[in-house]
Amino acid sequence: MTTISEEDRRFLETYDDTRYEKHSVAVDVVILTVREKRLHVLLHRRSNRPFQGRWALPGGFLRKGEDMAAAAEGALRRKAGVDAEYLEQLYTFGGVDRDPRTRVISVAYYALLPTSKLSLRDDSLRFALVHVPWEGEAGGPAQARKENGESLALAFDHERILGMAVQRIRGKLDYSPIGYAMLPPHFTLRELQEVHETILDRKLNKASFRRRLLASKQLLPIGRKELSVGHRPAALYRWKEDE
Amino acid sequence: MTTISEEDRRFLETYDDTRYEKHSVAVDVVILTVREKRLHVLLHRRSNRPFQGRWALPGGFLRKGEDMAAAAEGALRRKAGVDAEYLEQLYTFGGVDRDPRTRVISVAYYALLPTSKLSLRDDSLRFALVHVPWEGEAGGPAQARKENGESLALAFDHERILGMAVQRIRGKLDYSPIGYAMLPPHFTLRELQEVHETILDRKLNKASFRRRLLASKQLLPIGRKELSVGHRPAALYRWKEDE
DNA sequence: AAGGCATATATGCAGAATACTAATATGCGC
DNA sequence: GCGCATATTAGTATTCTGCATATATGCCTT
Repeated sequence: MTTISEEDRRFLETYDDTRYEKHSVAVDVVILTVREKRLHVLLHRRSNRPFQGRWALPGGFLRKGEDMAAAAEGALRRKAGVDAEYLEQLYTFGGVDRDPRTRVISVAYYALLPTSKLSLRDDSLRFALVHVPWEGEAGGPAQARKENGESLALAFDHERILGMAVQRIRGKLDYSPIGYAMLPPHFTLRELQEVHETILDRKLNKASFRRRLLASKQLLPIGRKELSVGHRPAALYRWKEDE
Repeated sequence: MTTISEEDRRFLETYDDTRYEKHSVAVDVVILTVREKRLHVLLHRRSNRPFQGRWALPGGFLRKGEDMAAAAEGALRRKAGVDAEYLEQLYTFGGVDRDPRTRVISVAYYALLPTSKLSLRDDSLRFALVHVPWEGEAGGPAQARKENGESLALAFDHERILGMAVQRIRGKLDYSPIGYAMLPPHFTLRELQEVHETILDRKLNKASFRRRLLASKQLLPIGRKELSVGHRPAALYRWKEDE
């Protein structure tokens, strides 16, 4: 990317990087999906201290020379057995006391996936309902819950990370139909609207939604329709890469 | 923040954090201001290798136990002699080769400030014009330029960081009058509009801007007007904290 | 094959929000 | 008081959004 001078090269040959203070860096991933019209996050039960037995976001320490996005993809593949399609950096959490062991800086990513592609690799994994009250942009407190509504206390500051992820995608929905990432490659407008309604936690107007999305030019009709649905089949669309 | 169990405490007493791979972490700050209706960024000339003599964003390595936002504030105070009022985390750049010395993970922040508060602490500092073409959301390539238009090649991947900062604040202008952060505590709507136009690099409609901003309830009229301006004085407003 | 059903899709319209174009008000300098 | 420059307000055109309604279409039952 950047070119370096001859003098720089000589300098680098004698450079000793051990004299600087270094930090543990982790990468955590908020894996979100919509199941049965409800937003879910993939959690794993910690087998190690601290917070042993508590539920946490998948992730791990960053290795030397390991790319951060690659680390996030790795966690995604290990835990959910799936390749990342929609994966973006969320925020970096660096509070000095967020990990009781030692100072750990966590670069958080979020991934959006269709439930159909996710598979729980072992029984230390589960989906949890996500509940994030609206509030201001800053992001209210997020809660992870069991299907019966019981609250799950997460490890570390993972509730905060989860809350920020939900706020972020809610904001993105205003100008981007990112719900497509939580659907199969081909989907109907109704399905997309349902995903958006689930994330925003409110009803949207159908005609407006159609008009807005079709006008955005970001969806491409593939010319086929859904099959055997017991009612009039809707046209199928796919996401149009970039623009 | 989080409570830990008795067992965790015993575990932590014997915890050895040296067996994990650790990373150099830096904090860089994009300090933006509007001078004479043009967007400027504060740069400093590197006195050390690599990229000696090139211009770079202010910043530094994160020390053990040092809060990231505090590190950004420190750079701001050292270089610009000013306290942070509007300072937010931008993105974390972790490319393995972004620093030729060793792998450095840089957590970038951006600060918005009125020119009046900024003072160049020494002659290794300068303002540079910022030019960022529109393009997609991802953020086009940014250019820093001298007043005469000559392009300044920045160190490391700082052009990319700068570009992302500008894209970010452009996006924020849609729903937040953050231009206020680049103005004195009391300002007129025309001044605010000029700042927004500078950042967006396009003209805005005056009546619409007024309506929108006044309707947002985020500005508070302080009941006074500007003085001795040679024309009809405009009402002064101030930013209304949170909401 | 006909008709019922459930939903997709299209259309019309009212109200809100937003742009564009003036017109008018106000303070200052002379 | 007059002219200038800009603030502020008004008015209109245009677009966006929500709501209601009408129609189209495929599947199912009989």
